[in-house]
Amino acid sequence: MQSKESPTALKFLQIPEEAKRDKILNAAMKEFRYGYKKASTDAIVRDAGISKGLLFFYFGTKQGIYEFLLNYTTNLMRSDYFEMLNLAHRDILEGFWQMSLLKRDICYRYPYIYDFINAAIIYKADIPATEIAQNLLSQQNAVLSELYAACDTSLFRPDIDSQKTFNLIYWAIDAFFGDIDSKIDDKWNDENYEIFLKELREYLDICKRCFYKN
Amino acid sequence: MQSKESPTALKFLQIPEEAKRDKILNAAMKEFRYGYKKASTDAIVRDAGISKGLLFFYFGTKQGIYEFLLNYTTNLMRSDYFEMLNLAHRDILEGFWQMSLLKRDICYRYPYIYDFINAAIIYKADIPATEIAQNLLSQQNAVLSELYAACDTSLFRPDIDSQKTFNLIYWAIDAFFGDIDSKIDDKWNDENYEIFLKELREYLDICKRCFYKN
Amino acid sequence: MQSKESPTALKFLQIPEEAKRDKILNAAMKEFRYGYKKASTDAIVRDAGISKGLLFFYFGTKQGIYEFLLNYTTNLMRSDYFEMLNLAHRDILEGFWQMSLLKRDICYRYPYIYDFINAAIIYKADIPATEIAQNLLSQQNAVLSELYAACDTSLFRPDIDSQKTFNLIYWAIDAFFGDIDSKIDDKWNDENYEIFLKELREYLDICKRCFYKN
Amino acid sequence: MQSKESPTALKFLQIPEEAKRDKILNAAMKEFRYGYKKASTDAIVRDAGISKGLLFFYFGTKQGIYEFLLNYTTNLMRSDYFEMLNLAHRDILEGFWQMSLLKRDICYRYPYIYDFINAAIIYKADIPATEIAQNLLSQQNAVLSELYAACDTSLFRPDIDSQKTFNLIYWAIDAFFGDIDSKIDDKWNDENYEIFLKELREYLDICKRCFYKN
DNA sequence: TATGAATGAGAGTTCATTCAT
DNA sequence: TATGAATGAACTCTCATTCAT
Repeated sequence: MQSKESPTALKFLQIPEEAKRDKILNAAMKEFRYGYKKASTDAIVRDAGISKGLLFFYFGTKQGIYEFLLNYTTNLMRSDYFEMLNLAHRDILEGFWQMSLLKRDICYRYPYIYDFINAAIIYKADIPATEIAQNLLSQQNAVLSELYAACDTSLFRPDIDSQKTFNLIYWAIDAFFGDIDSKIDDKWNDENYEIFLKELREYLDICKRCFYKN
Repeated sequence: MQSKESPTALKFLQIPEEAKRDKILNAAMKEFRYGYKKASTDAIVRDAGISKGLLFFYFGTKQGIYEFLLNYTTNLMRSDYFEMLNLAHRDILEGFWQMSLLKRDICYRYPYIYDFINAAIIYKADIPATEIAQNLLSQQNAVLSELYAACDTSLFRPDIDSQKTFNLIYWAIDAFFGDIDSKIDDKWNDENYEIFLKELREYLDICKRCFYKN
Repeated sequence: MQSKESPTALKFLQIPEEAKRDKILNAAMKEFRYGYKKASTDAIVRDAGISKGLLFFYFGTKQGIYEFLLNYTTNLMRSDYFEMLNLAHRDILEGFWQMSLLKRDICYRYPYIYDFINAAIIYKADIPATEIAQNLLSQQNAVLSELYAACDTSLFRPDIDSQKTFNLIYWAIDAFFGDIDSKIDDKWNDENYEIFLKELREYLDICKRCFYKN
Repeated sequence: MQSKESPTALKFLQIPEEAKRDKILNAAMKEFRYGYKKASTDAIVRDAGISKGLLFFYFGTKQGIYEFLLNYTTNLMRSDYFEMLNLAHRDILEGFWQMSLLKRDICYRYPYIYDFINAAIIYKADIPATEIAQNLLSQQNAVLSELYAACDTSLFRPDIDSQKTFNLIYWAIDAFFGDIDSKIDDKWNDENYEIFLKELREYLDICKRCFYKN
């Protein structure tokens, strides 16, 4: 009982209007943001304003929707986000700052993308497409490794382990993002974002002051 | 023949054998560890070795089981964990260290308790009992506030915001715990724990060196 | 996505009341008598007087119901029908006569069993459990071979091929049975059966007169 | 813009190219060869190389396709097959022989026509257009009556009932045809046909020897 | 207390049919 | 004519919940 539709969801990609595609993607991300099982295909079609049949015409199965979303967001993060960072400042704190600015653009287009991706990583046992989710996680780890390799660790204080320090910074920033995110009921917007950036700058300053030389 | 949903699960608490109670609790935590919707009552009764009818005799509804578990673990954390910390060192880094030692004891008795609690916090929208989950979160926030109030912030460097520094430390430690947890397939055991404690000590040392005076 | 319930439908066989089991079996045979796809599980539960859930509790899937029915009827035919013929007269015409009497008993208990089995053989492309249907067909062929081996072909006229003659008789009898069956709207009953037997006797007489010596 | 269900499928008959009409007819017969419910309109359009919309433009509904096919094949059988027999030998065995030769020509043009017609007769309860299926059956019965009326029963042995003998022969021949048909996986071809005719001749010989005078 | 067969609303999925192009 | 994306009613199947025993 394999999925009949190709995992590339050809029919969906052939939709000419980008707005319609994004409406469906956003509806799906919103619904899958709390895991696979909880998500209702009824809710997706209601939110996307399409019929039940059409959703399955595009993606074949509920799992097909999920797998497509996983691949789509993974690729999006890689192309629109991580790859933009290749040129990043070797100062990791500046790197994180740049990342946060890029996040804003993605969140405007896909307001639930971070909830969705986090759910895919955290709720891993609830996900049917284990290897895809695994891949997502390993890509994310690979990006972290790349970031670490690219960053100039000579900026750190010499008396502390640089890998561990890098981890501490990443975890703190990530948790801060999650903390803000959990306080936002529905979606990111301009106002949310300004608050986030302002506070983030303060946290980065503390890090600079404490973890960097001088 | 009282009201169906007794959030206190009186009948359950009247079970004389603690071993039987714990077997049911562990089966339920294990099953709810990936969220509410995903959990199957069939799996719980299979794991707990009791009948379907008996489970519902004790807790009334699936939601009843979940709510009870949420209250039970919250209270347990408060009594066996946070309250032990009230007497804790005012040095917050030592406080986190003590917390980690206490965790071990709880994990031995309820190996899935952290998975369960984390799921309850992270997957909050998947929880039917919104107010309880909210309560859990606010209790956790309250504990953090208490911790902050209790800790001696004069140990911190004077040139950084102490609340934010506290947050940074907490987030980093918490993310480190989650990172370790995600690498463990099934349960915590002795070996896992030793590795965790050793690395934790190293991270705490970095924090001390960077965030504390001198 | 294998069938979860064992193909032996253990739960169903554990029903203590034979009447209830037969009611379900008859409802299922009636519904599957025109092929697999056409059959509606709704119609089965309506006819059997049980709930939707219970049917799937017993058999797991629609295919599970069908496979069980195929096995059940195959075994029934073998034990209650073909095996009774092992002692049969070596005169094949008397053998067919005995078979027809035995059919009566089975048809009383399971009025749609012949429609069901014929459908399983004829509509073979509509059946999901190909190997079981194939097995049914090969069992039926095996029984025909046994019948042929057991019958005293020296009773036939010496100037005709005995295997082909056997086939001619079998086909004619079988088509006659089908012809009668198609004229009966709903079920076999006493009256139908008497008419059938009377006419069958006449056809067998013609065969005896024409195909046998003398 | 006339009534949706035109049982005459006027639009279809107006297609100028016979090849295109036959391609659609063959695709439909192939798909309906295992009954009405099982048939997929998607498979028909795929096989016929036309669009979904066009198929429904021609026939209105799935039932419309089926009814047209039923009428079309019935008329075809009557004009190209049974009517050719009106002039047939009064020797019924020769008549059946001639019939078999005519079948070949029809099967070449419409390889699935026998499967389709047999399905229509056997699966009669699966057919939505009851009256048409009934009509098909009664037409077939009428033809059989005509055949019987036309045949010279004085060729039969005087000590057997001539109607019943006629039936026996017809049933046997028909079952033999079905037996061969079931052994053919896909379509009739030259080779199949030669084997069929050779064996048929042998069966007809046995009938002649046994049922005819002398 | 304890059981597990029985229920039925709701979920994911299919497919004949329509209609804007 | 011809297309195929779009629809929604109907289907199979699930599972929290009940209740006779």
